[in-house]
Amino acid sequence: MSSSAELLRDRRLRVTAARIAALDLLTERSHLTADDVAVGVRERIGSLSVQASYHLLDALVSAGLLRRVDIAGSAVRYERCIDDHHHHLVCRSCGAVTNIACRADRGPCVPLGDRQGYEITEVEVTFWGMCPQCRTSTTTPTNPPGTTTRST
Amino acid sequence: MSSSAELLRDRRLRVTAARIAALDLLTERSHLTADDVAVGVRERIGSLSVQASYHLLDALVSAGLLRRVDIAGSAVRYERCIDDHHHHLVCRSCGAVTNIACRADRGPCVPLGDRQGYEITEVEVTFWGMCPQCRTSTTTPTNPPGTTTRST
DNA sequence: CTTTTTGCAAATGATTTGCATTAAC
DNA sequence: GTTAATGCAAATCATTTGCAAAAAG
Repeated sequence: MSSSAELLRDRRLRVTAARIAALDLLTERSHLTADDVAVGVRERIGSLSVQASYHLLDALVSAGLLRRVDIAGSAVRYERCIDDHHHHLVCRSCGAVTNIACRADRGPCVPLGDRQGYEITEVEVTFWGMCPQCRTSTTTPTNPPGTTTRST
Repeated sequence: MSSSAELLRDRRLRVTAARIAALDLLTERSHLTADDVAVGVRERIGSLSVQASYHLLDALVSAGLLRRVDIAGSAVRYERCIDDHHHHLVCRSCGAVTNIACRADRGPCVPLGDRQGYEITEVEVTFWGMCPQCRTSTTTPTNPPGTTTRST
């Protein structure tokens, strides 16, 4: 269990307060947008612009410390790279994102390697549904994907 | 095999030249962006604004004639709704999108239903790799995803 | 003739880029 | 001292929205 500073040093990245705060934040809460990270880091160390947040997150993704999570209809989210194999479950109504374990009990859940002449290296799986809260409540959705952003 | 006009009539949608042209276009070439569709329809019937293209595509998606294809790092793409079960294979280098058959030989490839309290209704699977051309060529990538757009 | 669709312009939101300033090494 | 990271402003791109004009039923 390395500290954020150690992780940065190991990857030969400069150890800055913003990076430490971002890594700490993403260890506590996952699937944050660049804007979420800017806000969270600001709470911890006083300041970070949204643009700096993008830049910082890019660096950490390149270094292999973070992974991008692309959910249709939402801004790009980021998560810590951990070695479990999981996919994402997204609520159609409120946009909540949670991890969902990959059912690798029947062999690898996805066939990598060669297909159709492509060299396949990664697979992204997104499950869509309704979260427990949204299933029971009739109240207005909190933050439905596609309303706050375009879809990508 | 219904004509595009018939499909529209069946769904109680107004039959316009733009919609027919868009459906025809997406029958020939799949995975087109709203901009691609605007350009293609213009070639066929003379004019269509990009905004009208978005609007038109939304209507056809709502009617169940088209499906959105969300690829990280690319604008939203559209494909005809056909009843085969396929996923998408995307080239990291040139951004090409092709269909890939779902291997449902071991039962449904994805477990829908109840999990973690969620009612899961859909799954999106995206395979990433290098297409045959990009694997062999050392030339500049044509249209790498993430360069022309944000991510999505 | 009524309603929906299209054209056009402007607004929005996510993301990127360029340059000056500041902090890490 | 060098080099890389941050702040700030402006630019870009995909997408949405509002309203008037044109076309479909």
